[in-house]
Formats: sequence, C-alpha cells, structure tokens
Amino acid sequence: MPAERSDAARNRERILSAAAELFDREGVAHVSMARIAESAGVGKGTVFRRFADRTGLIEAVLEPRVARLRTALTEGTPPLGPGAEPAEALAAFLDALFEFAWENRALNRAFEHLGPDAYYANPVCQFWIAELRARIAAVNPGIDADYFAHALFTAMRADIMDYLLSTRGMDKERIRAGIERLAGSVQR
Amino acid sequence: MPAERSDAARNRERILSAAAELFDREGVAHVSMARIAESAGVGKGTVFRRFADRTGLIEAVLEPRVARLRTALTEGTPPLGPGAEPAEALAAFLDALFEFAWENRALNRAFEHLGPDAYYANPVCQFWIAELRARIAAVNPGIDADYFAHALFTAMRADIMDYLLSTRGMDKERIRAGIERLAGSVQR
DNA sequence: GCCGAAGCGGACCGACGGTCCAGTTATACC
DNA sequence: GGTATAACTGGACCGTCGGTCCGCTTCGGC
Repeated sequence: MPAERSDAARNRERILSAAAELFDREGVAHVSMARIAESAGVGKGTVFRRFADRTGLIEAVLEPRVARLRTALTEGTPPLGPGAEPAEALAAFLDALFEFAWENRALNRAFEHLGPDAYYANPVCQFWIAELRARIAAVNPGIDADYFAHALFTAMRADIMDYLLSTRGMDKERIRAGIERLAGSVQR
Repeated sequence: MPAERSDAARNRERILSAAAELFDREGVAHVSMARIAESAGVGKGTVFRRFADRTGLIEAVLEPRVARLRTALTEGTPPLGPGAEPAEALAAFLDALFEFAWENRALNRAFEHLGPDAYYANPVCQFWIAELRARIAAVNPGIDADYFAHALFTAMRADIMDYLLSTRGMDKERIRAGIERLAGSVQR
C-alpha cells in the first residue's frame, strides 16, 4: 500500500480540523457533511473518499484523544497503569474514564445516536468496557462483572450527563460523586 | 371544542393499530411515516393531521400502556400503590418499571433516539423519574435522590437492555438482578 | 517531460419528515 | 330532505440529509 499523496494528506488535515471545530462549536448533530466539506474548502466527494462515512469521520476526530487514555492504561504508571492493587486500579480507571467521557461529550453523543449496536460494539467502547470488566472482576470475582461494566459505562453516556448538566442543573462533581457511589455496589 | 368527526375517529384507530403493528414487527426506526399511512389505508397528510409529528404518533401508541402503570401507582394497593413501607415501595416500583421498560423496549428506543432533552424531559419519563426520586428519598433522605433516580432510570433504557440481550446474550432475569444490585447502592 | 494512478468536486440520487391545498364529506340547522 | 360550512382527506410537493458517480485534474515515479 503506497503512501498517501501530498494533496490527499493536506485535505485530510483540513477536513479533520474543520470537522473538529464545527462539531465543537455547533454540536455534532447540527453539522452536515456538506457543511464540513464547504468549511474545509473541499468537495463533498473528497470527504467521503477520505473517511468512508459520517461515522468514520467522527471516529477519526476522536482517535487521538482515545489514544492518550489507552496508552496511559497499558503503559502508564499505577494505579492507572498495570500493577496496582485491584480496588485502586478500578477507582483510578473509573475516574480517568469519567474525565474522558466528560471532555468528549459532544463527540460521544454522536456515537450514541447511531444506536446501541454501533455504539457499545465499536472498538473503542469495547476496549473501555473490557478493561472495566477486568478491573471489576479483580475486585470482586463473584459479581456479574460483564453486567456492571456495561451499567457503569452507561452511567457515563454523554446524553445522560448532558441532560443532568444542562436541564437538571447538576455539575460535574455531583455527577462524578453519583457514579462513584454507584460503583460502590460492586464491592463484596 | 367539538367532538371528533366519525371518519376522523375511524382513521385515528386505523393509524394507531397500523403503527403499533409495524413498530412491533419491524422496529420503530425502520418504519417511515409514509409506510404507516399506506398500511393504514390513508394519506400521509391524514397521519400528520391526527398526530402532530412522528413523536406525537409514537406517544399515542404508548399512552394506553403508560396509563395502566400510572394508575397502579397512584390508586393501586401497596406496595406498588401508596401506603407501603419505603424500602418495599421502592423495590416494588423498580420492579414494575423494569417490567414496563422491558415490555415496551421497541417504543422506548424511538424516544431515546430523539435525544436526551426530548426523552428525559417528556412528561411520561418525568413522572417515572419523579416517582423514583420520591421513593428513593423516602428510603434514604441523605442521598442525592435526583441523581440516583436518573441513574437507575438510565439503567433501564431500551437501547442498553436491547444490546445486552441481543449482542451480549444476557437474559431478562440477569439484567433485572443487575439493576436490583445497582439499586442497593441507595441504601444507607 | 511523460504517463498512469490517485485524487478531486459537485451534480446527482433516493429516502426521509413534514407542508399545502383543492376537492370531499360529515353534521348541525332549517 | 336540503343546504351551508367547517372539518377532514390524500398525495403532490418541499427542503435536507447521507451517500454515490464520474469526467476532469494533479501528483510523483521513471
């Protein structure tokens, strides 16, 4: 597979940064593919050539932020990285995942909107959920770790957190505290 | 406001039953307004005259099922109806709400898809959440009942339950058990 | 400088939710 | 029974969307 041509690479960057800016400024749901193309100064066909479809583009915008957390998990220092005592490892991961989910609410909303199969089954979410399941099982081997991993992951969905923030007037720390208490139910 | 004309009432029933059947058989997301009209044997304009928009039609299909549970809550016998001891009242409501959410997964999926503001803020969900909040607060006045009401309600979303069922192979009782344990975290 | 492959852009497509309005029909009143 | 009228009807129509297609342009190895 030959390397990307220079004009193609330039357009990829233009599209990614235009998309990131529009998504951030106006909310993912309100930005059409045509507007991204226009704002990036390319044709719509070019956008679909670089990123197979809308989902692919959103994934590509999210990717660098995902990579940071994933690296901290697999290669970082304890308690987030490997080697910590189980309860601390779970608490650290929950906290890091919460921060990630909070920061990237806008993008995550778009994924959630694709439907549960596309959302929960997408590779990034699968990775978070698998990690969560493993850390839960390490804390309490007798529990239904698979269910609780999904339940805690669901509690960090962008749509519910956005609603609690904007309509119910809760703040970030109140939501974090709730999730932590919820996570307490996995203890023996 | 004069009563509905007889032809209008007949068409309302036709549309409702056609919609209920199609939603049930093919999943709400895959049924367009045009197909409902066709299947009911009326024009598309008629559908939009009876039910303001897609959301209104879905609400109307769900309404009778909502009414049954609401009545049991406000006028039924304890522990679901008023008068029971707090912990039992909460457990009974959680169980009834779970049954309701499970039975009506297909319709609820459609609401969830409208976005968090339309979903959580719609009158039916508001009622469930308010009831949940009151029963949680009765069990443990010191807890953030508003957050936990939303969190437990979220655990019963149709999209997550559908995913756990069809893709993760969990069954109804396993999910119910998980939610019950999650609900344990509201105890003092 | 030549040439084939890769990239480009915007006209085009089908599907959707929702609107409009000219023609039709039920009903209240005489 | 006849008539006036307000409500109802249906399907053509609209704007928007994600996604495709393809004739033309540009890049980069030779």
